[in-house]
Amino acid sequence: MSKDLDFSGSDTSLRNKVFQHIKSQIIKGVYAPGDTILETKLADELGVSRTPVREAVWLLEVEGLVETTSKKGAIVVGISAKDVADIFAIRQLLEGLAARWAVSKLTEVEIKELQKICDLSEFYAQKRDMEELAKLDDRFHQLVYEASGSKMLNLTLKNLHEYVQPARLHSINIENRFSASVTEHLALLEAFRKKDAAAAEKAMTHHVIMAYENIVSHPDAK
Amino acid sequence: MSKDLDFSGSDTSLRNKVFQHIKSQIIKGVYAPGDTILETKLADELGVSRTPVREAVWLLEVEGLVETTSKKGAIVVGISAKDVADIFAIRQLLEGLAARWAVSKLTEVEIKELQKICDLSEFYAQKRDMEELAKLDDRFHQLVYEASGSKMLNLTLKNLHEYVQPARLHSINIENRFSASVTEHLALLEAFRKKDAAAAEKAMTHHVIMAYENIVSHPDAK
DNA sequence: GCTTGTATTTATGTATACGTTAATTCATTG
DNA sequence: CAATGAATTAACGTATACATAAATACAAGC
Repeated sequence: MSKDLDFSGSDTSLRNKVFQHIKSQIIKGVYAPGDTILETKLADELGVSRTPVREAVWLLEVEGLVETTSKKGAIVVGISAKDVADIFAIRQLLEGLAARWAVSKLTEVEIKELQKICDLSEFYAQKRDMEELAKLDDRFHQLVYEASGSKMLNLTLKNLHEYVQPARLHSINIENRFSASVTEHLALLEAFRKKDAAAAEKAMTHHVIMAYENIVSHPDAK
Repeated sequence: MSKDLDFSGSDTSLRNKVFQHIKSQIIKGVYAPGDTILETKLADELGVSRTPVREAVWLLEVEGLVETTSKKGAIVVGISAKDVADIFAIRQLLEGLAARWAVSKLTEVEIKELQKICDLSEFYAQKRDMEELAKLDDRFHQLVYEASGSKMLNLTLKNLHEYVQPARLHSINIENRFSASVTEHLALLEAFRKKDAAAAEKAMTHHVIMAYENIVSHPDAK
């Protein structure tokens, strides 16, 4: 069986594909902490040369997901439960800031877009389709990041957001988290419409807190 | 004249050296926004092959310091005044969090270390040696980041801190910012000693705000 | 004279080859 | 039998070679 990467999407480079691939494998837990990643072996498995693999692994090292020990391969560090907790504490502050800044920058078009996401979310919440819900949640937050008008804040949050995907995916699968999340998005949207910065910040902070509360109160509910 | 990189420090790889080199050149403004970086040309100038240069440039791209346009080289994006403002707003929140978390984790040894940094800072403040002062300030903040006990927070802050070095360096050169900065560090240290989390957060937030106020009130004082 | 198409140049993306260093293994000796 | 040392192996770091694709320049046709 070939494990070759998909080459169809030629818009993005191999090193990017390899990087995204490994990163998602680590975040999903396929590569567990302590596992070692060997450039040559991985290159063979993916059907590419060492070059793009090297570049991908180095970026993983810079991002703190692996630690390269000399001649023994890169060992996976991964994301601990504490890391997730810390990320939510950081996001609570920064997403609040993003929401506050976004208030004065959001255009009518973007607000319409957010509304559309909420509508779709309600639809998929009824169908219990978490896959689609997760994607919509991503787009919602991404839109707010970009609407903040801050390159640095956007970069920082985009990075942090990725790390908590699996935790969030499992969390959103629980009880009424489906609709609760949508409700919180709608509250935020309302604050955006009223151009109420304080309310927007509060709504976003609350949303992040609730998401985390849900995760810790349902540990390992997979 | 040879522009070759220093090869003496063999502890760090070439790609790392090249990366740090370009990054500092961008942050210092030697490479201005709009300038293009050509892998081949740069490799020649530095006296290395394209491989380490490639890997360095890609990391710059991921960090948002350059944008690679196809076949036209990587164009330097750089740090705008707004970026600096945004970074200080973010740091204000996150360094406050770091200080709060550090309170319960700081060991006696680390507090002694912080005290030593303050002592030295006072010495160099009198001598008006900003070079050394900047280094000490780095170490002070770095220690707090690490004492926060959070890998994610440390990573995030370390990254943000680098971008504002030149602005800060120029800022610290102004009027009584020398001693003011040291005084603020001492106030923070006092809060650490008393294990007062609220006071530590407040002192750190204040310190970051003051540093930024100083920058904006003395624009382009170079 | 302007536009369009083609050829050449140029720069990046990928692969491979080479050098170096650390880890492991095996043999030899005390 | 254990310990030490040399040789082999394995993995990374760097350099170079090759492939590809875009940009530019030049020429031909309208």
